[in-house]
Amino acid sequence: MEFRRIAEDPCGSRTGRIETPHGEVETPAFMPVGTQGAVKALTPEQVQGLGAQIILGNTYHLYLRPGHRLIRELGGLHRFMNWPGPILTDSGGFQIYSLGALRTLSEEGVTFQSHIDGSRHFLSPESAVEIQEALGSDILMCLDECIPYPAGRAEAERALERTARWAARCKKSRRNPSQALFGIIQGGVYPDLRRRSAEAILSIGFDGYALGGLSVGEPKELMLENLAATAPLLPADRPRYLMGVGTPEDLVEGVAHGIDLFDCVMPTRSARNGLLFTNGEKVVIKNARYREDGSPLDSTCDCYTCRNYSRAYLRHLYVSGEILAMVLNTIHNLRHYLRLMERIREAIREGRYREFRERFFRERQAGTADE
RNA sequence: GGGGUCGUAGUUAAGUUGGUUAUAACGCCGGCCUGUCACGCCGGAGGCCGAGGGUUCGAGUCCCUUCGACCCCG
Repeated sequence: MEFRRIAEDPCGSRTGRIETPHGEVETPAFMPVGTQGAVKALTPEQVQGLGAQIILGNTYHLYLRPGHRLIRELGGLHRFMNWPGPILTDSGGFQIYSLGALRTLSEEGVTFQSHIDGSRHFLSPESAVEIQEALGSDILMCLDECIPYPAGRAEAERALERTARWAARCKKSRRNPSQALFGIIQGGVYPDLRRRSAEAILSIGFDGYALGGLSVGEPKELMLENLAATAPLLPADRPRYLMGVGTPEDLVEGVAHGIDLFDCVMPTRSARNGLLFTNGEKVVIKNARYREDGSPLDSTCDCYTCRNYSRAYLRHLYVSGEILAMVLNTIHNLRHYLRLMERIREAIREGRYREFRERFFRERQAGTADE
Protein backbone atom coordinates (compact mmCIF):
# COMPACT_ATOMS: atom_id res chain seq x y z
CA MET A 1 0.00 0.00 0.00
CA GLU A 2 1.23 3.47 -0.87
CA PHE A 3 0.00 6.76 0.51
CA ARG A 4 0.77 9.94 -1.40
CA ARG A 5 -0.15 13.34 -0.16
CA ILE A 6 -1.34 15.67 -2.87
CA ALA A 7 -2.28 18.86 -1.12
CA GLU A 8 -2.27 20.15 2.39
CA ASP A 9 -4.26 22.98 3.83
CA PRO A 10 -2.53 25.40 6.19
CA CYS A 11 -4.93 24.35 8.93
CA GLY A 12 -3.77 20.71 8.84
CA SER A 13 -6.28 18.99 6.61
CA ARG A 14 -4.84 17.16 3.66
CA THR A 15 -5.90 15.37 0.53
CA GLY A 16 -4.07 12.45 -0.95
CA ARG A 17 -4.24 9.05 -2.55
CA ILE A 18 -3.97 5.56 -1.14
CA GLU A 19 -2.93 2.91 -3.63
CA THR A 20 -4.00 -0.65 -2.91
CA PRO A 21 -3.90 -3.90 -4.89
CA HIS A 22 -7.51 -3.22 -5.87
CA GLY A 23 -7.19 0.40 -6.86
CA GLU A 24 -6.86 3.86 -5.49
CA VAL A 25 -8.66 5.78 -2.82
CA GLU A 26 -8.73 9.55 -2.85
CA THR A 27 -8.60 10.95 0.65
CA PRO A 28 -10.20 12.20 2.77
CA ALA A 29 -12.59 9.34 2.08
CA PHE A 30 -15.76 8.00 3.60
CA MET A 31 -16.03 4.21 3.56
CA PRO A 32 -19.56 2.76 3.46
CA VAL A 33 -19.99 -0.11 5.87
CA GLY A 34 -20.69 -3.55 4.41
CA THR A 35 -20.34 -5.67 7.52
CA GLN A 36 -21.50 -8.99 6.13
CA GLY A 37 -20.09 -8.57 2.66
CA ALA A 38 -22.85 -6.27 1.51
CA VAL A 39 -23.66 -2.59 1.86
CA LYS A 40 -27.21 -3.11 3.04
CA ALA A 41 -29.90 -2.42 0.44
CA LEU A 42 -27.54 -1.71 -2.47
CA THR A 43 -25.70 -3.58 -5.18
CA PRO A 44 -21.93 -3.01 -5.39
CA GLU A 45 -22.53 -1.34 -8.72
CA GLN A 46 -24.84 1.17 -7.06
CA VAL A 47 -22.35 1.77 -4.25
CA GLN A 48 -19.65 2.45 -6.79
CA GLY A 49 -21.94 4.67 -8.83
CA LEU A 50 -22.47 6.84 -5.76
CA GLY A 51 -18.76 7.55 -5.64
CA ALA A 52 -17.60 5.09 -3.01
CA GLN A 53 -14.00 4.04 -3.57
CA ILE A 54 -13.53 1.66 -0.66
CA ILE A 55 -15.89 -0.22 1.62
CA LEU A 56 -15.72 -2.04 4.95
CA GLY A 57 -16.18 -5.68 5.82
CA ASN A 58 -16.14 -7.29 9.25
CA THR A 59 -13.91 -10.08 10.48
CA TYR A 60 -16.20 -11.35 13.23
CA HIS A 61 -19.33 -11.44 11.12
CA LEU A 62 -17.75 -12.99 8.03
CA TYR A 63 -15.83 -15.53 10.09
CA LEU A 64 -19.08 -16.62 11.73
CA ARG A 65 -21.01 -16.66 8.49
CA PRO A 66 -20.26 -17.87 5.87
CA GLY A 67 -16.71 -18.51 7.18
CA HIS A 68 -13.41 -17.09 5.96
CA ARG A 69 -12.23 -20.43 4.57
CA LEU A 70 -15.21 -20.65 2.27
CA ILE A 71 -14.66 -17.09 1.11
CA ARG A 72 -10.99 -17.82 0.44
CA GLU A 73 -11.90 -20.95 -1.52
CA LEU A 74 -14.36 -18.96 -3.60
CA GLY A 75 -11.71 -16.46 -4.59
CA GLY A 76 -11.64 -13.98 -1.71
CA LEU A 77 -14.09 -11.38 -0.48
CA HIS A 78 -13.76 -9.07 -3.51
CA ARG A 79 -14.82 -11.80 -5.86
CA PHE A 80 -17.33 -13.35 -3.46
CA MET A 81 -19.29 -10.10 -3.13
CA ASN A 82 -18.40 -8.73 -6.56
CA TRP A 83 -16.76 -5.56 -5.24
CA PRO A 84 -13.71 -4.82 -7.41
CA GLY A 85 -12.35 -1.91 -5.37
CA PRO A 86 -10.40 -1.76 -2.14
CA ILE A 87 -11.80 -3.33 1.03
CA LEU A 88 -10.87 -2.56 4.60
CA THR A 89 -11.86 -5.12 7.19
CA ASP A 90 -12.47 -4.34 10.80
CA SER A 91 -10.92 -6.85 13.15
CA GLY A 92 -13.77 -7.69 15.50
CA GLY A 93 -12.49 -5.25 18.10
CA PHE A 94 -15.69 -3.28 17.87
CA GLN A 95 -17.66 -6.44 18.64
CA ILE A 96 -15.73 -6.69 21.93
CA TYR A 97 -17.57 -3.47 22.73
CA SER A 98 -20.90 -3.98 20.98
CA LEU A 99 -21.41 -7.63 21.98
CA GLY A 100 -20.29 -6.98 25.52
CA ALA A 101 -22.69 -9.46 27.09
CA LEU A 102 -21.77 -12.25 24.67
CA ARG A 103 -18.03 -12.44 25.16
CA THR A 104 -15.27 -13.00 27.69
CA LEU A 105 -11.87 -11.38 27.41
CA SER A 106 -8.46 -12.69 28.31
CA GLU A 107 -4.91 -11.72 27.49
CA GLU A 108 -4.87 -14.44 24.87
CA GLY A 109 -7.92 -13.13 23.03
CA VAL A 110 -11.69 -13.01 23.17
CA THR A 111 -14.28 -15.77 23.30
CA PHE A 112 -17.51 -14.81 21.62
CA GLN A 113 -20.79 -16.56 22.00
CA SER A 114 -22.24 -16.37 18.52
CA HIS A 115 -25.20 -14.01 18.32
CA ILE A 116 -26.54 -16.32 15.62
CA ASP A 117 -26.63 -19.73 17.28
CA GLY A 118 -24.93 -19.34 20.66
CA SER A 119 -21.88 -21.42 19.74
CA ARG A 120 -18.54 -20.35 21.21
CA HIS A 121 -15.69 -18.96 19.10
CA PHE A 122 -12.24 -17.75 20.01
CA LEU A 123 -10.68 -14.75 18.32
CA SER A 124 -7.06 -13.80 18.99
CA PRO A 125 -4.85 -11.13 17.47
CA GLU A 126 -3.28 -13.88 15.38
CA SER A 127 -6.53 -15.42 14.17
CA ALA A 128 -7.99 -11.98 13.43
CA VAL A 129 -5.08 -11.35 11.06
CA GLU A 130 -5.33 -14.83 9.60
CA ILE A 131 -9.04 -14.38 8.90
CA GLN A 132 -8.53 -11.00 7.28
CA GLU A 133 -5.73 -12.38 5.13
CA ALA A 134 -8.01 -15.18 4.04
CA LEU A 135 -10.70 -12.67 3.17
CA GLY A 136 -8.14 -10.87 1.03
CA SER A 137 -8.72 -7.39 2.45
CA ASP A 138 -6.56 -4.57 1.18
CA ILE A 139 -6.34 -3.02 4.62
CA LEU A 140 -6.46 -5.14 7.80
CA MET A 141 -7.11 -3.76 11.22
CA CYS A 142 -5.37 -4.98 14.37
CA LEU A 143 -7.55 -6.63 16.97
CA ASP A 144 -8.06 -4.00 19.66
CA GLU A 145 -10.05 -3.64 22.83
CA CYS A 146 -12.69 -1.00 22.36
CA ILE A 147 -14.09 0.08 25.72
CA PRO A 148 -17.47 1.65 26.37
CA TYR A 149 -18.20 5.11 27.69
CA PRO A 150 -18.14 5.85 30.51
CA ALA A 151 -15.06 3.90 31.54
CA GLY A 152 -12.70 4.67 34.38
CA ARG A 153 -9.11 5.66 33.88
CA ALA A 154 -7.81 2.34 35.14
CA GLU A 155 -9.93 0.40 32.68
CA ALA A 156 -8.91 2.68 29.80
CA GLU A 157 -5.27 2.23 30.77
CA ARG A 158 -5.54 -1.53 30.96
CA ALA A 159 -7.32 -1.68 27.58
CA LEU A 160 -4.83 0.54 25.80
CA GLU A 161 -1.93 -1.54 27.08
CA ARG A 162 -3.57 -4.76 26.03
CA THR A 163 -4.39 -3.20 22.67
CA ALA A 164 -0.70 -2.38 22.24
CA ARG A 165 0.38 -5.93 23.12
CA TRP A 166 -2.21 -7.30 20.75
CA ALA A 167 -1.04 -4.91 18.04
CA ALA A 168 2.50 -6.27 18.32
CA ARG A 169 1.16 -9.81 18.01
CA CYS A 170 -0.92 -8.83 14.98
CA LYS A 171 2.08 -7.35 13.24
CA LYS A 172 4.19 -10.38 14.04
CA SER A 173 1.64 -12.83 12.70
CA ARG A 174 0.93 -11.19 9.36
CA ARG A 175 2.04 -13.19 6.35
CA ASN A 176 1.14 -11.12 3.32
CA PRO A 177 2.89 -7.74 3.04
CA SER A 178 0.79 -6.66 0.06
CA GLN A 179 -2.11 -6.29 2.47
CA ALA A 180 -1.73 -3.20 4.65
CA LEU A 181 -2.05 -3.46 8.41
CA PHE A 182 -3.28 -0.55 10.53
CA GLY A 183 -2.68 -0.08 14.24
CA ILE A 184 -5.37 1.32 16.51
CA ILE A 185 -5.00 3.97 19.20
CA GLN A 186 -7.18 3.54 22.31
CA GLY A 187 -7.11 5.35 25.65
CA GLY A 188 -10.74 6.17 26.33
CA VAL A 189 -11.49 9.85 26.77
CA TYR A 190 -8.22 10.64 28.54
CA PRO A 191 -5.95 12.71 26.29
CA ASP A 192 -2.80 11.70 28.16
CA LEU A 193 -3.74 8.01 27.79
CA ARG A 194 -4.42 8.64 24.11
CA ARG A 195 -0.90 10.03 23.80
CA ARG A 196 0.53 7.03 25.59
CA SER A 197 -1.39 4.68 23.35
CA ALA A 198 -0.18 6.54 20.27
CA GLU A 199 3.43 6.26 21.39
CA ALA A 200 3.07 2.53 21.96
CA ILE A 201 1.36 1.83 18.64
CA LEU A 202 3.74 4.10 16.70
CA SER A 203 6.76 2.37 18.14
CA ILE A 204 5.51 -0.92 16.72
CA GLY A 205 5.07 0.65 13.32
CA PHE A 206 2.15 0.20 10.93
CA ASP A 207 1.08 1.12 7.42
CA GLY A 208 -1.57 3.44 8.81
CA TYR A 209 -3.02 4.49 12.14
CA ALA A 210 -6.54 4.54 13.43
CA LEU A 211 -8.26 6.28 16.31
CA GLY A 212 -10.58 3.79 17.94
CA GLY A 213 -12.97 3.92 20.83
CA LEU A 214 -14.45 7.29 19.99
CA SER A 215 -18.13 8.04 19.40
CA VAL A 216 -19.15 5.26 21.75
CA GLY A 217 -21.55 7.46 23.66
CA GLU A 218 -19.30 10.19 25.04
CA PRO A 219 -20.26 13.86 24.70
CA LYS A 220 -19.20 15.41 21.42
CA GLU A 221 -16.80 17.82 23.10
CA LEU A 222 -14.88 14.91 24.63
CA MET A 223 -14.67 13.22 21.26
CA LEU A 224 -13.29 16.37 19.63
CA GLU A 225 -10.92 17.00 22.52
CA ASN A 226 -9.41 13.53 22.22
CA LEU A 227 -9.30 13.77 18.46
CA ALA A 228 -7.45 17.07 18.70
CA ALA A 229 -5.04 15.66 21.26
CA THR A 230 -4.21 12.51 19.31
CA ALA A 231 -4.36 13.21 15.59
CA PRO A 232 -1.30 15.51 15.55
CA LEU A 233 0.81 12.71 17.04
CA LEU A 234 0.23 10.46 14.06
CA PRO A 235 2.87 10.53 11.33
CA ALA A 236 1.90 12.76 8.42
CA ASP A 237 3.09 10.32 5.80
CA ARG A 238 0.69 7.55 6.84
CA PRO A 239 -3.12 7.43 6.48
CA ARG A 240 -5.09 8.39 9.56
CA TYR A 241 -8.38 6.69 10.12
CA LEU A 242 -11.06 7.82 12.56
CA MET A 243 -13.02 4.65 13.21
CA GLY A 244 -16.80 4.60 13.32
CA VAL A 245 -17.27 8.34 12.85
CA GLY A 246 -19.66 9.87 12.22
CA THR A 247 -22.16 12.60 11.44
CA PRO A 248 -21.49 14.96 8.51
CA GLU A 249 -20.36 17.53 11.10
CA ASP A 250 -17.95 15.00 12.60
CA LEU A 251 -16.42 14.35 9.17
CA VAL A 252 -15.81 18.03 8.59
CA GLU A 253 -14.18 18.33 12.01
CA GLY A 254 -12.17 15.16 11.53
CA VAL A 255 -10.75 16.40 8.25
CA ALA A 256 -9.78 19.65 9.95
CA HIS A 257 -7.65 17.55 12.29
CA GLY A 258 -5.94 15.77 9.45
CA ILE A 259 -8.04 12.61 9.27
CA ASP A 260 -7.97 10.75 5.94
CA LEU A 261 -10.43 7.91 6.41
CA PHE A 262 -13.85 7.56 8.02
CA ASP A 263 -16.44 4.85 8.22
CA CYS A 264 -19.83 4.87 9.85
CA VAL A 265 -23.11 3.00 9.72
CA MET A 266 -24.95 6.26 10.14
CA PRO A 267 -25.88 7.01 6.52
CA THR A 268 -26.92 3.43 5.76
CA ARG A 269 -28.63 2.54 9.03
CA SER A 270 -30.37 5.89 9.32
CA ALA A 271 -31.60 5.50 5.76
CA ARG A 272 -33.24 2.21 6.65
CA ASN A 273 -34.76 3.82 9.74
CA GLY A 274 -36.12 6.78 7.82
CA LEU A 275 -33.64 9.51 8.81
CA LEU A 276 -32.39 11.32 5.74
CA PHE A 277 -29.53 13.81 5.59
CA THR A 278 -29.91 16.88 3.43
CA ASN A 279 -28.08 20.15 2.99
CA GLY A 280 -30.89 21.73 4.96
CA GLU A 281 -32.73 20.13 7.84
CA LYS A 282 -32.55 16.45 8.61
CA VAL A 283 -35.66 14.77 7.29
CA VAL A 284 -37.51 12.11 9.28
CA ILE A 285 -39.34 10.86 6.25
CA LYS A 286 -42.10 9.04 8.13
CA ASN A 287 -43.38 12.27 9.66
CA ALA A 288 -46.93 13.20 8.67
CA ARG A 289 -45.76 16.61 7.44
CA TYR A 290 -44.35 14.98 4.30
CA ARG A 291 -47.55 13.17 3.39
CA GLU A 292 -48.46 15.58 0.62
CA ASP A 293 -45.00 17.05 -0.04
CA GLY A 294 -44.37 16.81 -3.76
CA SER A 295 -40.92 18.34 -3.59
CA PRO A 296 -37.68 16.37 -3.87
CA LEU A 297 -35.94 15.27 -0.70
CA ASP A 298 -33.02 17.63 -1.33
CA SER A 299 -33.20 19.89 -4.35
CA THR A 300 -29.44 20.44 -4.21
CA CYS A 301 -28.66 16.71 -4.37
CA ASP A 302 -27.71 14.99 -7.61
CA CYS A 303 -28.65 11.45 -6.55
CA TYR A 304 -31.10 9.16 -8.32
CA THR A 305 -33.59 9.45 -5.45
CA CYS A 306 -33.64 13.23 -5.38
CA ARG A 307 -33.80 13.51 -9.16
CA ASN A 308 -36.81 11.22 -9.50
CA TYR A 309 -38.97 11.00 -6.41
CA SER A 310 -40.99 13.23 -4.10
CA ARG A 311 -40.91 13.31 -0.33
CA ALA A 312 -44.53 12.18 -0.36
CA TYR A 313 -43.58 9.05 -2.34
CA LEU A 314 -40.57 8.32 -0.12
CA ARG A 315 -42.84 8.63 2.93
CA HIS A 316 -45.40 6.36 1.35
CA LEU A 317 -42.75 3.73 0.62
CA TYR A 318 -41.40 3.95 4.16
CA VAL A 319 -44.68 3.68 6.02
CA SER A 320 -45.78 0.91 3.66
CA GLY A 321 -42.69 -1.09 4.50
CA GLU A 322 -41.59 -1.32 0.89
CA ILE A 323 -38.05 -2.56 0.30
CA LEU A 324 -37.60 0.21 -2.22
CA ALA A 325 -37.76 2.71 0.63
CA MET A 326 -34.50 1.34 1.98
CA VAL A 327 -32.91 1.31 -1.43
CA LEU A 328 -33.83 4.88 -2.34
CA ASN A 329 -33.07 6.20 1.15
CA THR A 330 -29.67 4.49 1.24
CA ILE A 331 -28.81 5.79 -2.21
CA HIS A 332 -29.52 9.30 -1.05
CA ASN A 333 -27.77 9.19 2.32
CA LEU A 334 -24.65 7.59 0.92
CA ARG A 335 -24.54 10.03 -1.95
CA HIS A 336 -24.94 12.86 0.52
CA TYR A 337 -21.92 11.63 2.49
CA LEU A 338 -19.79 10.85 -0.54
CA ARG A 339 -20.53 14.15 -2.20
CA LEU A 340 -19.61 15.93 1.02
CA MET A 341 -16.23 14.18 0.82
CA GLU A 342 -15.84 15.22 -2.80
CA ARG A 343 -16.46 18.83 -1.84
CA ILE A 344 -14.05 18.52 1.08
CA ARG A 345 -11.28 17.17 -1.15
CA GLU A 346 -11.87 19.91 -3.67
CA ALA A 347 -11.73 22.60 -0.99
CA ILE A 348 -8.45 21.26 0.38
CA ARG A 349 -6.96 21.01 -3.09
CA GLU A 350 -7.87 24.63 -3.65
CA GLY A 351 -6.48 25.67 -0.30
CA ARG A 352 -9.79 26.92 1.08
CA TYR A 353 -10.75 24.28 3.60
CA ARG A 354 -10.88 26.74 6.47
CA GLU A 355 -13.54 28.76 4.65
CA PHE A 356 -15.37 25.62 3.62
CA ARG A 357 -15.59 24.45 7.20
CA GLU A 358 -16.68 27.82 8.54
CA ARG A 359 -19.37 28.13 5.92
CA PHE A 360 -20.49 24.55 6.52
CA PHE A 361 -21.16 25.19 10.20
CA ARG A 362 -22.57 28.65 9.64
CA GLU A 363 -25.14 27.24 7.24
CA ARG A 364 -26.01 24.41 9.62
CA GLN A 365 -26.63 26.89 12.36
CA ALA A 366 -28.75 29.08 10.13
CA GLY A 367 -30.52 26.07 8.67
CA THR A 368 -30.37 27.64 5.24
CA ALA A 369 -27.72 25.55 3.58
CA ASP A 370 -28.03 25.27 -0.15
CA GLU A 371 -24.76 24.28 -1.76
C1' G B 1 -91.67 -16.51 14.71
C1' G B 2 -88.32 -19.40 18.43
C1' G B 3 -83.36 -20.22 20.37
C1' G B 4 -78.09 -19.14 20.79
C1' U B 5 -73.36 -16.36 20.51
C1' C B 6 -71.26 -11.71 20.54
C1' G B 7 -71.00 -6.02 20.87
C1' U B 8 -64.45 -3.06 25.14
C1' A B 9 -59.08 2.40 21.60
C1' G B 10 -58.97 3.55 14.42
C1' U B 11 -58.73 -2.27 13.93
C1' U B 12 -58.41 -7.28 16.15
C1' A B 13 -58.75 -8.96 20.81
C1' A B 14 -57.71 -9.84 26.73
C1' G B 15 -60.25 -8.56 30.98
C1' U B 16 -59.73 -13.78 36.78
C1' U B 17 -65.42 -15.58 42.04
C1' G B 18 -68.19 -7.77 40.76
C1' G B 19 -63.03 -4.23 43.91
C1' U B 20 -58.04 1.35 42.93
C1' U B 21 -55.84 5.49 37.22
C1' A B 22 -59.76 -0.78 31.83
C1' U B 23 -54.76 -4.23 29.12
C1' A B 24 -52.05 -5.93 24.51
C1' A B 25 -50.89 -6.10 19.47
C1' C B 26 -51.27 -3.60 15.01
C1' G B 27 -52.37 1.30 13.25
C1' C B 28 -51.70 6.65 14.35
C1' C B 29 -48.27 10.86 16.25
C1' G B 30 -43.26 12.10 17.76
C1' G B 31 -38.08 11.19 19.07
C1' C B 32 -33.48 8.37 18.60
C1' C B 33 -29.60 5.91 15.63
C1' U B 34 -21.52 7.06 15.13
C1' G B 35 -15.27 0.52 13.48
C1' U B 36 -24.11 -2.78 12.01
C1' C B 37 -26.84 -8.63 17.07
C1' A B 38 -30.18 -3.14 13.81
C1' C B 39 -36.60 -3.04 7.69
C1' G B 40 -34.38 -1.42 14.70
C1' C B 41 -35.12 1.04 19.53
C1' C B 42 -37.76 4.53 22.85
C1' G B 43 -41.86 7.52 24.00
C1' G B 44 -46.91 9.62 23.35
C1' A B 45 -51.99 10.34 22.13
C1' G B 46 -56.33 7.64 21.76
C1' G B 47 -62.10 4.14 25.39
C1' C B 48 -69.77 7.48 28.37
C1' C B 49 -66.65 -0.88 27.89
C1' G B 50 -73.53 -0.48 21.84
C1' A B 51 -77.85 2.32 24.37
C1' G B 52 -81.40 2.70 28.57
C1' G B 53 -82.89 1.01 33.27
C1' G B 54 -82.01 -2.04 37.69
C1' U B 55 -79.23 -4.91 41.82
C1' U B 56 -74.93 -3.40 44.89
C1' C B 57 -70.95 0.46 49.27
C1' G B 58 -69.00 -0.53 44.26
C1' A B 59 -70.82 -3.01 37.46
C1' G B 60 -66.78 -3.86 31.41
C1' U B 61 -68.18 -8.12 34.63
C1' C B 62 -74.85 -9.81 37.53
C1' C B 63 -80.43 -8.91 36.03
C1' C B 64 -84.21 -6.60 32.65
C1' U B 65 -85.35 -3.85 28.22
C1' U B 66 -83.71 -2.19 23.64
C1' C B 67 -80.59 -1.65 19.17
C1' G B 68 -76.99 -4.06 16.01
C1' A B 69 -73.96 -8.27 13.91
C1' C B 70 -73.54 -13.36 13.13
C1' C B 71 -75.25 -18.58 13.71
C1' C B 72 -78.97 -22.53 14.40
C1' C B 73 -84.16 -24.31 14.30
C1' G B 74 -88.90 -23.61 12.12
